[in-house]
Amino acid sequence: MKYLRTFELIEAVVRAGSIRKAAEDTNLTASALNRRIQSFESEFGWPVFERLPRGMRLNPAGELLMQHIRAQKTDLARVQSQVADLSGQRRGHVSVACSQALLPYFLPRQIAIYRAAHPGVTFTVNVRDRAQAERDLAAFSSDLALVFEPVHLVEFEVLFAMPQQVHAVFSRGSPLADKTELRLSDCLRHKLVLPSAAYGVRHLLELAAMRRGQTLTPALETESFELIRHYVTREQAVGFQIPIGLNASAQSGIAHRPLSDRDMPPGRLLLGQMKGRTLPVASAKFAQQLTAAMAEKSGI
Amino acid sequence: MKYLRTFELIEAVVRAGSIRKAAEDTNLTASALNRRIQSFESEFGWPVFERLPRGMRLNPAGELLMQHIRAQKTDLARVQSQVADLSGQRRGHVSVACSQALLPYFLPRQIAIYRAAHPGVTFTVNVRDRAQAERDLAAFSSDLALVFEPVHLVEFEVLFAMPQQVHAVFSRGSPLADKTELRLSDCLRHKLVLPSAAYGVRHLLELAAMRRGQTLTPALETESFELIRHYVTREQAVGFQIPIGLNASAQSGIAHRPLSDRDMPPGRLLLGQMKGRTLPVASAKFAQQLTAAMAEKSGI
DNA sequence: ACTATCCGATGCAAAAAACGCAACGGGTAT
DNA sequence: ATACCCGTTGCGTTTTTTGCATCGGATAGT
Repeated sequence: MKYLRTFELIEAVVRAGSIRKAAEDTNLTASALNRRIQSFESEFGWPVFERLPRGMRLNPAGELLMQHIRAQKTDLARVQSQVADLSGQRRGHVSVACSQALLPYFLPRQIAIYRAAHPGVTFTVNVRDRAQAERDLAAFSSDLALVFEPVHLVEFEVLFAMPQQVHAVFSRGSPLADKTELRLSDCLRHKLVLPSAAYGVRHLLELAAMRRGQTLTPALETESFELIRHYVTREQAVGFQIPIGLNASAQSGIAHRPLSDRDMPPGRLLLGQMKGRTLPVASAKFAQQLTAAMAEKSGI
Repeated sequence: MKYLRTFELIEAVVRAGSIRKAAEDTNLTASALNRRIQSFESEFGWPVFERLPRGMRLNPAGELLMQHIRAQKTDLARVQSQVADLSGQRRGHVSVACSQALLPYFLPRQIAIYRAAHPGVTFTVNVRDRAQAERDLAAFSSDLALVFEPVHLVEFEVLFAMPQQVHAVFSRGSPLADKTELRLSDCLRHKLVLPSAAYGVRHLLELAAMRRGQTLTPALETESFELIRHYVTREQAVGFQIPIGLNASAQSGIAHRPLSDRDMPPGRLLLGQMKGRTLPVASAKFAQQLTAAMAEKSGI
């Protein structure tokens, strides 16, 4: 879009940190770019950048402006998507920020279903911890977020909430497999394989342990849910995950069972968007599909 | 703003209904304007106007685009207002759509108070019936609406609700002045001076009359609240208004008293904005002031 | 303390974009 | 049939934007 070229140039300067570098990225000369920035600032009424000896940085007014620019860009995309929709075409792009738990089974299946119906729609999936996922929404870099136990919940509009009890994951030979009800205290007697602090499962475990006056000392702490699943087959240890990322029979050698809800209430897997935003058609439709799928899973 | 000149031109064409007329309004030639529209449409990806033998009209895609244009323009104004605010200046403009009842006392007083504190802020007050006030919000032509008993309430975000019992208005000599409790049936024995159907007071009266199996046959029906107030001093008649537009001792010759709430529950005077919109600083602050003033009035 | 380097800003000429003028073809109302 | 109003297009002119060369200032490294 030519008419918002100025905005793109401002974004480029923000990214590059200086006019000269941004000029290379945008195939312009520094002088031309400089004058566009200056003339915009004079129209806008206030300077938008701080001039530092090493380059340019947004001032507070500029931060406000950048919000506007991002909002305006995504809103235009939404309009184009709606127009494409009413023209009978179903095109568009969906960007999702999600927790790792959705990667193995849930999201690939849902995306495949959606794309089977609408091959013109493309997807971006960004793996984020729960805090970062919310920031992505606010920065318009993702349309939807699927996160377990989000942190802030400001600017986050919940589209669907799905209860998920934390499951213990262990090798098939583990003694934990025999209990009728799985208590947290049983698990804590084993070696622990825990996700790092940024994740909701860890957060819930810490809370539950604190209530019992205990502390968690993991033998292995990792950001990779995949590593957790595989590690418990190598050492007699217990990991923790939510069931949406687990599959009864898929991975040979591991088993999983829910923790007793006497020890820990179920967490919530939330589908959400940025508060007040109107999503592009494709994203809105995909959110509907996810909601239906989550509702069905919860019902069973 | 130069960079959104294209948007202004599109708006001008929409307003004028043809390129040639819009060209005059914008001090351009038809050819130049035509080419800007065409090049925009080609960038945008779809035609935005229908070409009719008598001019141009928005097609459905154009309607969607216009929403975007309006939203984007007001959002930019909001950003500028916020920037002005953080620069220590308090500039800006507030536009209010309101019912007639607010005109004699409430709004002039509130605007004067606000402007005494912030002389740089200017105001637009548009008198609208309750349906039109809500449409104004949705079209971004007003920031705030002050309406009695709004109609739709979709896209309308309530900022404050103030109960207002309908008052009967009559000349000081009227027999109604002597009753201890003013019943609707007492009023209906007199000649009626009623606001027209678009107004909330009339709506409430119709509802109350219907509950009693009666119909309202006004001697005088008008859109002017001012006329109602003055007419009751000329003929032995009774009018109806909400107290915020009345003042105990201001207008000589008229008196007013609330209807019994056995006949009619109080209506609600609502301060609202468009749902999900972030208001410019000046408008947001003024809304805060109005909220405080309404809360104080309700408290007494 | 000094120099090399990187920065944004500006004067001036060239290139690109926007514009105005005139004219064309098509539809409508009289 | 005619007059009128519409959007559209070719072409020469005007305005705006860009590239090049250069200046002055602040910093980092020596």
